[in-house]
Amino acid sequence: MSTTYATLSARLGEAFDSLLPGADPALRSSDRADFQANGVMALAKSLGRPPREVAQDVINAVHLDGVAELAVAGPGFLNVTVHEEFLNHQLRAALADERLGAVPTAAAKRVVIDYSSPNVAKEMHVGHLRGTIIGDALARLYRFAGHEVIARNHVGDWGTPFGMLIEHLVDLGQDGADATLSIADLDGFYRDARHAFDGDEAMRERSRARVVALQSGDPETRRLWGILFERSVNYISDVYAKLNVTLRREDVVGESYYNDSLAGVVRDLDALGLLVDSDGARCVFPPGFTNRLGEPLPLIVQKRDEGFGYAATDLAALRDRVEVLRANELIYVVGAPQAQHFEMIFAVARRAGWLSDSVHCEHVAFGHVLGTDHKMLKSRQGESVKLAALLAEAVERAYVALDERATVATNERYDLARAIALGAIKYADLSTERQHDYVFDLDRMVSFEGNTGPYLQYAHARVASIFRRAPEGYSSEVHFTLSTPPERALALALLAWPEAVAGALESHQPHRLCTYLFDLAQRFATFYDVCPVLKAPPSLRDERLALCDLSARALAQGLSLLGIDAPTQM
RNA sequence: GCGGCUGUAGCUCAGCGGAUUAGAGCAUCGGUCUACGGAACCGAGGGUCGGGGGUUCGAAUCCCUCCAGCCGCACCA
Repeated sequence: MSTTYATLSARLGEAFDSLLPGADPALRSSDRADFQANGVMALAKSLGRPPREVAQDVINAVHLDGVAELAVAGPGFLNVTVHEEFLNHQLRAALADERLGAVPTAAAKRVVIDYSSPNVAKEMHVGHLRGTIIGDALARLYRFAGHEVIARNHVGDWGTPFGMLIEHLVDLGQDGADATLSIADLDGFYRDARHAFDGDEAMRERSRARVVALQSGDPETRRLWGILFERSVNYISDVYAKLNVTLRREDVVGESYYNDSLAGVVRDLDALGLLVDSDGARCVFPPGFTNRLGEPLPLIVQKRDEGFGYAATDLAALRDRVEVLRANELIYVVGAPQAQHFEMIFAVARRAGWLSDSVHCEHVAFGHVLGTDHKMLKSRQGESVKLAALLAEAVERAYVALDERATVATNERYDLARAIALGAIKYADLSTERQHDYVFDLDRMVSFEGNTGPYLQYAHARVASIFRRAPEGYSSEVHFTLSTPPERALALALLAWPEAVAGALESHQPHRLCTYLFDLAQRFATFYDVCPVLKAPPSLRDERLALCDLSARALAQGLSLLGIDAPTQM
């Protein structure tokens, strides 16, 4: 089936095309009609003719019999009113389709999505939440569209801090370290290590030596490193489970994984003549990048001390994803401050021929997490909000709310509270434009009012309660008459579902789906208020039940694409 | 200094080059309250879209400039 928007746009497109090849109808939703086509104004300008006259030509040329009615409005806009019979046809098709009319892609790609990427031996905090949740929503959207997703959790498990961490592990002794790490107090471990490192020259010396041992593959050092790695992966796996994030253990492919290919990166760049020695460091100078003095800005691949920088790791990872994983698309869900770094990485990879034009490569950036004071939420010191504490707080509040309502059996309240709390947290993060800085306000997100995850979940639960009272369901021969404005408004929103999902994916903006779902939920709430369902006469009851069913499915599917559960009671 | 991002209602945010009322949510005020779940619905007040130019028939949206804030700019990842 073709979506309502696609049908209208295609038919209008033909008419526009007949007047001027390639002219865009610019079909949009409208508050004056069901849709409006704004393209006439531009077309009239190209043709050098009065807009209203051109609009009339479009009306004469268009084939919309049985689909919609056009009317010229204002200076030359086309208002589109869809016929009830066509809406009925489209709604019935959506009803019969698992995916509510969202057609899977005809050109499936293999997409590597790099996201979450916490540091080993450090606790996850709100800063990690953002990338993790956005990345996971994108992964779900890609999969839903029919693409093959390879998730890559590029954890920070290598580099100089590990000298310090391993020495601290040695100091504690394995039993002591086990005790510390097993209670998931990774921050405490890191903090103590840092403290020892800062206060003790001998410790610093040992740490430096340990880094060398680690990089040269000393077995005992690697074993100790492995302990830290294992504990950390267990910890983050636990967090992902609590967050209902789709990242799996095997998606953890950290910096250390690329260790053996770093020398190859340098060698190949050198062979291509791209490598320049600068102050002893081996660099590539991609054109167009300058530093604060206006001099060419280097991408440092190998440091003066022979060590490899993270540029080398990122280049190795990129090659692995293109050459070994055979990805057609690379997505990096990483904070906005890294924008220049990724531009340089991509530029160098293209110059080296590792990235062909056929591989789409994109840094999906997200803004900072700010406190309610609008200052950066830093990861150091006690300033950061630990994920675990945050989750617990949100769950507690949801639990209290459920207790007060007492609509759900006591033994189910905890699980439900978790689903609601998670919905609140995830939705708060996903519903704002990802590139903007994000003000993290727990009070706001767990208030469960207005444009929140729980509001959407609540809308879904209300539909579910209707079906509990109408177990017999409705006739498959339902006919949509859409006799009241709220029904028609709801129907139009339901039919826009495929575009909402596609738009969120194409722009890599999950918040677009949030906006759509909130609008849908509001329309449903109005419909629900004004249009009795169970008490309606039989044929109307069938129609309204079908609208309820479509609403529930759109909400549940939409929320699931955001990684949020849609309970049937709350 | 160069580059990037941001500046929309008291607060948090949407806004796809368009139409006499720039939209939500929260907060405030006022209604709905014999209810298929009130975590709801309906309504009101509140905005020179940071300032100034420009392009355009038309600019919150595109371009320039200024102001303010944040981020990045060589060996930490």
